[in-house]
Amino acid sequence: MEDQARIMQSLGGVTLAAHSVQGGMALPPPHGHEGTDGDGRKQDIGDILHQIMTITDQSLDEAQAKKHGLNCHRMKPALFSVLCEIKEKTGLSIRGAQEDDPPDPQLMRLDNMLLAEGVSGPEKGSASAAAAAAAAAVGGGADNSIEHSDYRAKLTQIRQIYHTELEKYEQACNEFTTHVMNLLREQSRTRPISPKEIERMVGIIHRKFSSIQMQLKQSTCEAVMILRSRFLDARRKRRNFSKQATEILNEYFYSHLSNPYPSEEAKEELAKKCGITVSQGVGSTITVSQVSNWFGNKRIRYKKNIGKFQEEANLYAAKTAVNAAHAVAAAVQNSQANSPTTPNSGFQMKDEDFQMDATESKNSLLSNMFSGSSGSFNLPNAGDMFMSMQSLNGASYQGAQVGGSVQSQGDTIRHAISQAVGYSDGLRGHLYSPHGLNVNGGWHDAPTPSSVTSPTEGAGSVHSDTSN
DNA sequence: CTTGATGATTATCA
DNA sequence: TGATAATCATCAAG
Repeated sequence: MEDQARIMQSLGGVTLAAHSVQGGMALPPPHGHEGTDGDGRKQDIGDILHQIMTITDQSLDEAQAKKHGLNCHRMKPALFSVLCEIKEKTGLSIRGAQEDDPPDPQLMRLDNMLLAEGVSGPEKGSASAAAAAAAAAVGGGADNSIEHSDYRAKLTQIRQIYHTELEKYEQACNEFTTHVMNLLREQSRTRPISPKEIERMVGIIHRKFSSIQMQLKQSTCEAVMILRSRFLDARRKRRNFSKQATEILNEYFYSHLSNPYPSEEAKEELAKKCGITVSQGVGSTITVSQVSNWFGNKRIRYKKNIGKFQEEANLYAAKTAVNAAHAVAAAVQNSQANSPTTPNSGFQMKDEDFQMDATESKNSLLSNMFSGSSGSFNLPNAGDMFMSMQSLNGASYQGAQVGGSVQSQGDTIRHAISQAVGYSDGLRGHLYSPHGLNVNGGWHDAPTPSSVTSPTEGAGSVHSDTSN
């Protein structure tokens, strides 16, 4: 036994220590002092480093000669097989002691988070980012804000860095593993190294590298969290819509008061409209979800306090009416002035119970509309209704009319028509639909008469037909 | 600083 | 899944 130990020691002195495969990455104590884990091992490494630093050509030659001598020793094969046996046994005992590392819960957490954030996993992040970028390039996609795409871009950046680093680590790990394996294979000619040992060594290397990877994952997670807090949570930071945007939304709301539930297309249309007007000023766009939020808030707040919104309602009702009237008037003029071949000639609003003659006067149209506006929803009490009527025919009507004409004064005929067309549905609903707020304060769920809100409502539903 | 307005979020429901 | 109701958080005026 002592002989074996001596031989082993001498072998170890020449090359990598034979124990090294058992003791982890750190090399073993060459002099038998058992450094348990921390300081002892460090000291060992220091010793070895010192030895390496003091290696000279002469000592190398000596070692080689020694090695050669041992290899040529006549007892070598027999001793080698004994060594192998011993190693096998110790290897088994060590294997029993070394537990298979369970999946690190923290690593799992990190992995899950990275997966959830779209940093790791399939190329979902970059793909959607590309999609967002494409949508932005197309010209203001429906549901992407600048901030969102910005966030996406940053996330993609993090993702890219993460993947490059990960790949780098992986590559380094593989290279190192191959290197160590080659080294061990090389050494297996001079000392007994079982495949299991190599496997274990590889495992150790992988663990080391995975701990480095964990650091990478951790810092990636941190980066994502910071990004989140800076971008997504900033969504909560409220910015008021511009005056024009609010105006547009209000116009739609009050002209569709009987059924203020814009369809998806209508929302998109509104978002676009608001975005266009806003982009001339502040430069932020309004998304469909923001339009949805706005309508959700508006509906609930209107319903809660109709009285408070009455003036606003009247104003916008009047404004829409004036706009529509202008449109109609313009169309009428158009039809009279232009040749009958003009597409817009003889503009008529179509509805089974609403046939408006093109020659009808603007005043009667207005009064019709106003009387209709208060009837478009069932007000909780008659007093409100009366007030509504009063204000419509009274002071606020004047103001509204002024507002309306100011708005439409600079408008071209085309704009007026588009306005009317855009809200023609609402006007019809506004004027003649008996549906609206019920006594309980809820809007009737269904726009019962198909004429009130056609399913394909929107700017496209233009009925400027001469024949009917 | 207070307060009302308002955009966004969340829980709940049909 | 979309609507509602409640609530949060911020803006903006006074």
